[in-house]
Amino acid sequence: MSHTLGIRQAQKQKTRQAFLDAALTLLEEQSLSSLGLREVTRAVGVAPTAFYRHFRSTADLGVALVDEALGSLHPMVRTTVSTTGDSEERIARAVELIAGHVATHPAHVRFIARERHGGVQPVREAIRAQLQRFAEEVKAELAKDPEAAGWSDDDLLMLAHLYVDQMLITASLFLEALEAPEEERERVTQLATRQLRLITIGRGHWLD
Amino acid sequence: MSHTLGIRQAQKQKTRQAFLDAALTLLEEQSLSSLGLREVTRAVGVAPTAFYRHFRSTADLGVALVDEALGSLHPMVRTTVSTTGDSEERIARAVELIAGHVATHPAHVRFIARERHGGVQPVREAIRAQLQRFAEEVKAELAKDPEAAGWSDDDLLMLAHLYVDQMLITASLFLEALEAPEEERERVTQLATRQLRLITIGRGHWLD
DNA sequence: AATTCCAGAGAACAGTTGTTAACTGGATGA
DNA sequence: TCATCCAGTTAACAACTGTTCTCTGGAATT
Repeated sequence: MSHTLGIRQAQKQKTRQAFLDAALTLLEEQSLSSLGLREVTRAVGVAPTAFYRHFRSTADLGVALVDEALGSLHPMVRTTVSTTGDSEERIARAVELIAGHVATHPAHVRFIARERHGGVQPVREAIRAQLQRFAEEVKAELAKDPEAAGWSDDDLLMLAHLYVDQMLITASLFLEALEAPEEERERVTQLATRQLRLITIGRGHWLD
Repeated sequence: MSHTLGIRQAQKQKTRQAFLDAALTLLEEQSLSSLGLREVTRAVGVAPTAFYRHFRSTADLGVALVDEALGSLHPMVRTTVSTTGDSEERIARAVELIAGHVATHPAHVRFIARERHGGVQPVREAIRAQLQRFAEEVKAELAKDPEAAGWSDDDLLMLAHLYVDQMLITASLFLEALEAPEEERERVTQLATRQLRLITIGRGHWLD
């Protein structure tokens, strides 16, 4: 049984989404700590005070953006490190998946890369928590692989973090190459592929 | 023949340094894109207009901070990846060196981590250029190692970037653990050590 | 000793900011 | 139908912003 939202609730959610969209656009050329409340309401086309009906502060809006940007990413992570195919295929698939996501959600990627170490503590904390969850999901996926036999939990989590960080670095490189000629994106693909390959090799000989 | 600066030049440099120091402190809890010119002059204790005698804008000040934070780091990088000792010793030495640098220059590390993907284009560019130089120096150091025999230039640079990024990630983790109990810093040391170990293993079997 | 130079001060500018309080009018539920 | 609710509006506030122009007093140069 699904519950249809009333006209009121629906309109409120619509406005809220307009805030998130406008903020994300404005944040392409600045950091969250310099994003003004009035700036956002102006972009949305509502009165400044309307902001308070949805968020306590711009920091609060930032946390909501983290959920939007990373929340929908969990299913993709599973696929990225899934155990289908040999390692070379898996690497190629992972890099392509990252490139695709950056191409379709550039503003989200930029926001996460920017605010991960940014000047707003609650937002940093929210990103940290989500990435921790990511690492644990990757770890769970890695544990399924027969290659993980004999690995300690700590070592698996160590490897998972390495993969997650590498994913972010690669995404950020693709982002910088977004407006550049195709040749530049190909260079990033090559680099990321070989770095992942090296990690995979190290993984294969870890227990020697 | 060294040239003693005149009273005038000396005083100017002193004020300029006061600007850099004050900005670095203010930037511990915000991003450069939200740093106000008046805010900095207030912290230094001079009139707002004095700012223009030293910098065109806060972005310009940011670029100067990049040079201060990363320029003095080049000698250390050499030592980090120097070819003395076996690989396990080298890894331990590198991690300790990073931990030490974070402990003595936390604000510098925070600034670089924050503004690398921050909202001010010229500053991002300056950091990117310096990190590129770092990677090339690391590559040159790696090339000296007998283990590098048979490696292509591209692969060496690929590995160098992997090391540089890993250095930054580790530094950032140490930074977050700075105020935490010693136990937390030990955890970071363990994690970074094992990640570097895995990369080293991959490096050893790269040509298989 | 006389002149030039220039880091920093002072005052003023038009715009901007976050936050408050009191309001309106259409959706909601009795 | 009528009272209640609440997303968004309007107006006003003191405080702050970057930038301009003009001035000053001590260092630097001649």
